[in-house]
Amino acid sequence: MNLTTKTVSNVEDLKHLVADYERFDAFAFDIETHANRKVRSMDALVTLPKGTSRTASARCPSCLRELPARRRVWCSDECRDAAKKDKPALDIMTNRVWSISLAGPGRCDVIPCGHPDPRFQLHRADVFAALEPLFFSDRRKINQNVGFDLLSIAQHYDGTIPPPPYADTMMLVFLLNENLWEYNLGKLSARYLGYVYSEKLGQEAYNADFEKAIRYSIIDAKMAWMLWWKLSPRIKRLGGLFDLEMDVLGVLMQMRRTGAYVDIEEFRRLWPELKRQRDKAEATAKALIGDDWPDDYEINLRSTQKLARYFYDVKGLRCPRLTDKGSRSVDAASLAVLAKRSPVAQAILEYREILKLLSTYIAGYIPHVDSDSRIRASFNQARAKTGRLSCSDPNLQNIPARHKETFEATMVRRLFVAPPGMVLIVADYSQIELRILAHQTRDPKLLSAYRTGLDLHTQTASLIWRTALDKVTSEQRSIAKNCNFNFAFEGGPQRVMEMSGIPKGEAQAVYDAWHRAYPGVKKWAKRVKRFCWDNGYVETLYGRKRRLPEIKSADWAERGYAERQAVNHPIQGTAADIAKIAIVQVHTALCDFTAHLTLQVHDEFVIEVAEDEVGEVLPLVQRAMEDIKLGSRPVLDVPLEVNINVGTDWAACK
DNA sequence: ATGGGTAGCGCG
DNA sequence: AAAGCGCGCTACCCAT
Repeated sequence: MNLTTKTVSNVEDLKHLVADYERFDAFAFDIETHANRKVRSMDALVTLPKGTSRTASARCPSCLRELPARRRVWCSDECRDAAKKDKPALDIMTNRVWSISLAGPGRCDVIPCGHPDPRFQLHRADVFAALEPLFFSDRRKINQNVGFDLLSIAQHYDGTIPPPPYADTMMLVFLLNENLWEYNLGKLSARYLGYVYSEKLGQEAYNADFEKAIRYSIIDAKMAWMLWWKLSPRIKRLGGLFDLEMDVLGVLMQMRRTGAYVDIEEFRRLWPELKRQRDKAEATAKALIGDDWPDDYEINLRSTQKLARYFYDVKGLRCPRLTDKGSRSVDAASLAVLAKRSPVAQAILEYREILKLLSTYIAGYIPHVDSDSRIRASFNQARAKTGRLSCSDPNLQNIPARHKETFEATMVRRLFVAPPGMVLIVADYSQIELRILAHQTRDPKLLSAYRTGLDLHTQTASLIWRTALDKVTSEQRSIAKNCNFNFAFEGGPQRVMEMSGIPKGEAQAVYDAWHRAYPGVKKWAKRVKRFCWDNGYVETLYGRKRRLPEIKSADWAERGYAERQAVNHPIQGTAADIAKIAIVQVHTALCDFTAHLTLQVHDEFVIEVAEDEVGEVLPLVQRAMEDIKLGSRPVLDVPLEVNINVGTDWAACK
């Protein structure tokens, strides 16, 4: 297919172009942007000490953060990359559009509107005004990673995101084949259209000369259109999943524009405080090491290699475990063993805890906080092969939640607060994966536990040790809980032994007892593996496929891995499907209120809501999450249960 | 300087 | 290579 390409450079042509595209019921588009970091940067939040000029002080030019001692130009690789690409964290709130491309049946057009070239170009504002009837219509808007472009466009329409229907070519391809290594447009074009082109210019198109920049900026719209033209007929194979994903996309765009509100003052206060604690922990460890450290290499508590040499060569301790690649492990589990003989190991453990908190969650998050005290992370739809969302820049799905012995690790969660006049709602599914397991396996005792509202972990304990339900100790329940989460997904006795600290023989007995109690689980796992071997894939209740060709591998290790993935996918993937349906329903339920979804952590939703509306919103959210249908019937044969809490910060909603 | 691999670790 | 699965980020280390 050859598309006629035109460059629009006057108002008259633009009018005609819009009139032409109004005849189509779908069109592809792509925008080119360059960064305008000033607006987003921490500038507004950083108060420089009096008398220090910005150029004179050692600050990262990207985020204006004070430079760590060892860094010379940028504070982190991220900032270095950001500066180089001129695309700092692909910021949807401040990017400047310099070119808009459109593509439809038989044609594609490019509208330059802000490339630095001196020749005449239309004004951005005029272009967006002219295009409004296209973007704000029921025409399908097609693009690769369409959410990013729609969000960048929203700036020019008072923050209003263009309405559905949408079509994301990346998402479509991901549903059709989740095993490709990369999903950028260059790879997809080569694979599905046989069209190979260089994407190299992408980063510097803005700075390239005009003709080159224009030629480049039309490619993406053109390729997206052709991919859609080629692949959209396959949507009907996907059983509604593509439509679901596009609904989810609408929610994710809203979430990203809203962002998660944080207490930036507390972040900035905690930063030096944790640095002091880290330095103290480091000094403690180094004091314990004393003269034991050989002279021939520098001491570095963060170096796994050097720690291994210290513990296993210098101190001659026995190495508890090797890493995947065969080096001597010094991970937390190993250090816990070493700690019985060496106080240094304990000191390293404590140092690591504080360092993790500091570097990942405090220092790591601060550059991501926008000037309105919100973090706008990216929730990604086309990453996790089970269909889960993932989160990046920064990842807000792995913030510490569990209590540590040494100190309060939930402190970061406490910094995610309700904005003034609002409160947070945190709603999470109770044991959703085990409920799906019950449904899938049809195991009688799993089903009955959930149907009668019995505590599953307690029931498991009573079945394993043959005791009455009311005689189960909290320790037994805790071990039983570990069993439920491990054995359900092909876990062996080894792991539970480690986690619960029970001897090997007993762990084996527990393993056997568990599978005697729930015989449906092993039988089901066997069926799933067999299905996967016969068909080359497994799928969720909603038909989300996971292709696993390695299931037939002759290599037992590789095959074993595929088998565990096969058993896991129908569980984790169905939970992901349910969460995606739920997030759309919750979002719909919230639209009449001053309320926004801000975070999703797999089975947990965080919502901010006006104080005076919380009473009304709570039951709606709960219903939206519990009432999940497959066709016209409830998706599971056991009830879905949602815990829901209200508070002023995330940690308080427990 | 920059990029890739490895180890480790946070979450569900 | 690998005996729960699924992610993303930080730091180190070594090669270019």
